[in-house]
Amino acid sequence: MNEVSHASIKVLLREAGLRATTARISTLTLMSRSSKPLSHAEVAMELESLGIDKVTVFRNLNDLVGVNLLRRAELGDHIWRFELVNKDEEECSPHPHFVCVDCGTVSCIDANSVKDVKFDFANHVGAITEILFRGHCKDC
Amino acid sequence: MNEVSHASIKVLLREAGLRATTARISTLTLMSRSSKPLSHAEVAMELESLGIDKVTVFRNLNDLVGVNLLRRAELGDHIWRFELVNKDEEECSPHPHFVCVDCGTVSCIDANSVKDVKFDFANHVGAITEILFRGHCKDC
DNA sequence: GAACTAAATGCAATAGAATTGCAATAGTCA
DNA sequence: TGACTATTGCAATTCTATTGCATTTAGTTC
Repeated sequence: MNEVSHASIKVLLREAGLRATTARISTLTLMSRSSKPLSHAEVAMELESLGIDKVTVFRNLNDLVGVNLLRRAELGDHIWRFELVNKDEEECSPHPHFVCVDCGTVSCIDANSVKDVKFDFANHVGAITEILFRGHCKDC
Repeated sequence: MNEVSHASIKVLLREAGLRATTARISTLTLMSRSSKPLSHAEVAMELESLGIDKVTVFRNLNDLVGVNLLRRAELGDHIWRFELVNKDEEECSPHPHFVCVDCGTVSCIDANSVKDVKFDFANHVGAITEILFRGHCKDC
């Protein structure tokens, strides 16, 4: 939950060199309200009621990834998911995700929880860029 | 790398409860000759010259994953890649994997390394059945 | 505030991975 | 060998994601 004001979203976009269009503002607002990564389809469905085209959503999501306002993740089910990049997050350090193999629900995991593990492995296998947990969530 | 004889491949298939069809034998032979994970498309193209249909390859690859003769990995480019599961690996209990997003190599990680982490999360998000690390391996 | 220009959008069409239904075929077992 | 059933091939489909192009709009300038 990082709800960001309409005005500050405009500033974010302009600073990133992108025009502050209603489609982009709506997209970022939606993303900032979400506590979990959203798929192309989920965002598109949500913004459809505002008269925003699916393709525009696709393009905007990718554009926003391009300027580091969003992060794109592949969580093992062949669906791109997008989430807001926290500005206060140290240098866009991604956090682990948990995917329920039954219902597909995605949740974020605190990066600190796996800090030590990550560090340990870095010296063994290489540089770790993403951590993914899968299993059955509490509701399934 | 792990070239396996025609005869032993038949045995592997039968033991797994699958019929030893030419399509499956060809698939496993190809996989055992490959030093890196292969995509659906790559395997299909290779076996096309033998008159084996693309869809059959798709189905067989998935079937072989189902009986643990192959492993399916997603490197982050939305293309499933398959690689042979080493016989000596399948003995041990499920363990985390590390996937190099550059070369596609999948390596196994000692389950004990993440035991605590796994246990911690179990109470938060649910039951974890699979752990996947992605990154750049030492050779890339 | 009106006019201008490049960026952004909407719509239709397309690419490509992966899946499904069904009739025909081929392993396996007795 | 013969019968039973898993497997295959083909066509069609689903679904994610992308592209081309004419139209619209944000941001700038006067």
